[in-house]
This record gives sequence, structure tokens and C-alpha cells, in this order.
Amino acid sequence: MKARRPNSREKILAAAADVARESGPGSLSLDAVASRAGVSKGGLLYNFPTKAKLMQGLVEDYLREFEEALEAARQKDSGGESPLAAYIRLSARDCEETQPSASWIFSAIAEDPDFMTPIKTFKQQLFERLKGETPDLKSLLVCYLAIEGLRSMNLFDSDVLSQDERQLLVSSLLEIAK
Amino acid sequence: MKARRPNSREKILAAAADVARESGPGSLSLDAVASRAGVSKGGLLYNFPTKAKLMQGLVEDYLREFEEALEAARQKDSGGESPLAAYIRLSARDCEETQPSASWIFSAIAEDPDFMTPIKTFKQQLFERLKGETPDLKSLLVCYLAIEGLRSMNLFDSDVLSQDERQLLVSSLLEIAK
DNA sequence: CTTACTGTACCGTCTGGACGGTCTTGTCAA
DNA sequence: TTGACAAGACCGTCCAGACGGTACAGTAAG
Repeated sequence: MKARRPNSREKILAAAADVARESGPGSLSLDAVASRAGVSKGGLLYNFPTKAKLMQGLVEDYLREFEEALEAARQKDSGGESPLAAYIRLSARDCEETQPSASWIFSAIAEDPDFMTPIKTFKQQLFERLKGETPDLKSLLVCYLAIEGLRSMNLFDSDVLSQDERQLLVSSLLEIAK
Repeated sequence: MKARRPNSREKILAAAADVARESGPGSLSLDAVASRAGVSKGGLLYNFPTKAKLMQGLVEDYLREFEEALEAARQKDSGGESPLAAYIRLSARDCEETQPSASWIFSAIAEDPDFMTPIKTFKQQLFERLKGETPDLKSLLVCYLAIEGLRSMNLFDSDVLSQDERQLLVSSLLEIAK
């Protein structure tokens, strides 16, 4: 909304995600984030008066980017493709990045499980929306859950699939979603 | 009320899981576990000399139970059912319990992400095994990932599905796995 | 003068874990 | 049968360190 000058905010958020990924979700301390962001602790507390606000910022940023990407994927290349198919493609692309990218979520959960509720309601709404747009419920269920599985693997950094297998999976899902 | 048999160990493990679920994964302190288990802190440290050992115990217990349940599901009711189908049924049953049951995993990850490696390799082996037993790779991929998604939802306590939907999903997967 | 910080010093709380003590049970010689 | 003694299981306390957060003086830019 404001904060025209400071890209400090973004730097701090990025630093927090980095620290969580590299040093482990349990080592996300304010000191670590500040030094990683190249900012003094006072400066960090200036942007995020409390650790909870920091986490909240992480969540909000994540959700905002997700929503933007989703909307973009829907509007683009819409060559007769179903919304479900667009979601599958988007998610597959997300999970191809080797970085788990969102392991800060574990930090947030450890801090307070309630940080998950915005994410939960977001997903709930997404699913509800897809239900309204997908004729066959069975296809939706299978595809949505499989994508959820892919995301989970990415998050836990425990990808069991080879490149070929992932590609085969995605094409199978797209066929189901057709 | 002394002279305890070493079922203290099991009580402690159960208490740790309870504390993680109820007070949040970040509040799994030795004191909390000890008092929950009805054991002094010294007694806890006697059974698990370090917090890391406690986590390790949690992981090992979890994996052992999983393996036993899997083997039981394979051998039982094998009315011509494929191993993949057995795995689907077992997992669906697991996820029907309303308790997330394994949210201590978040505590373990926060403590040290390396606690996940045994779980990762276990899953890797399971997947490899299923690959050897399932004729159609596409079916396996879709079903395995969908189940993974179900587990993830259960773990994050963010179940988007209704009872009916979950049932429909499982039957769809079983048909695919047929 | 305001905004956006930096830098340092400090406080209260919580946590893991080390330590020494205590109670119970098992073993075995006399 | 008994008494001594060792080992196992557990208790309760204490402590050093880390962490979140506060306070405050200073500063560079617009």
C-alpha cells in the first residue's frame, strides 16, 4: 500500500526465505534474518515490529504471487484449455524449480499454526472455484489431489520422481482433465 | 507409584506427539513432554539423552508402524488385489482419522531437517517397490501422487474434501489402479 | 523537519541439558 | 533366609546461552 522508498521490505522477506531454506526452518531468528538482509536488527524491527508480522508478510506475499500467477495462467494461452488444465500446468511449472522456495512455511507453522489459516482458506476457495468450472468431479478430485501431492513433495524436498516420470504424470493429468 | 517398567518410553513418545499436535509443533519442549508424560525431566533425559534422540525415536516408531501396517495390508484380504490398491486403501484409512497424528514431523523438521532423510528414503523405496509391482506406470504415478496429496492435506490439517468427495476419490483411484 | 534507517546496549524469558541424589529391583555369597 | 551391594529407573535443581523485543542516540537524504 505504501512504503515507496524502501525495498528493504522485500530484501528482508527474501532473506527470511533464504535463511529458512539454508539454515533450516528452526533457525529463522530475527538476528539471522537481519544480518542476511544486510540490515540492522533495529531496521528489521522498523519494517516488521514483531516476528509474527514478518511471518504474516511472508504468507501474504506468497498468496499474492500465487494469485497473480494463477490469474495470468488463466488468461493467457487459453486456447480452449480448461481452468483445471491451466492450474495443472502452473503447478507443474512451480514444482520444477529445484528450490523448495517455500520452506519458510515450516518456520511459520512452528511459530504458530494459525499462520496456515489464510493459506487454508485460499486453497479451499481455489478448490471450490475449480469445482464450479470442472464438469467431471472425479477428474477434478484425482488431478487436484495429485497436484497437491506434487506440491507436498516439492515442499518437503523429497522428490521421488525422475524428470521423465514427472512429465508423464503431468501429461496424464492433463489428459484426465481434458 | 514407582517401579515402572520401561513403558515410559512409549508414554513419552505418545506424549511428545500429543504436545506437538495440541500446543503446536514449535512448543515441543522437553519440559512440556515430560510433564505430559507424567515423568520428570530427568526421567525423560534418561530415556532419551538428547532432544535429537527423542525426535529420532518418533521417526523410527512412525516408520516401523507404517511398515507393519503396509505388510499387513498386503498379506490380508489379498483377494486378487494389486499392491498399489492395497496401498491406496491403507492410506485412505490412515487419513480418515481426524487427528493429524503426525504433526510432530514439523517439530522434527524445525529441529533439524535431516530428520526427514529416513522418511524420504523409506518413501523412495516404497515407490520403487510399487513401480516393480505395477504394470502401468501412468496409473501408478497418478495414484501415488494423489495419495501423497491426501497425506499432505491430512498433515496440514487442511482437508478440503467432504466425506463423499474423499470416498469418490478413493474409488476413482482404485479403478485406475485396477 | 521527517523518513528510514543504523548501532549498541540491555532485559526477561525460555530451553536444552548437565548433575547429583533417590528409590526400587535383582543378584549372590554366607 | 538374609543381608550387602550393584545396576537401573527416575527425580529435582541449576545454569549458560539464545531469543524476541525495547530503548535510545545518531545519521544521511530529501
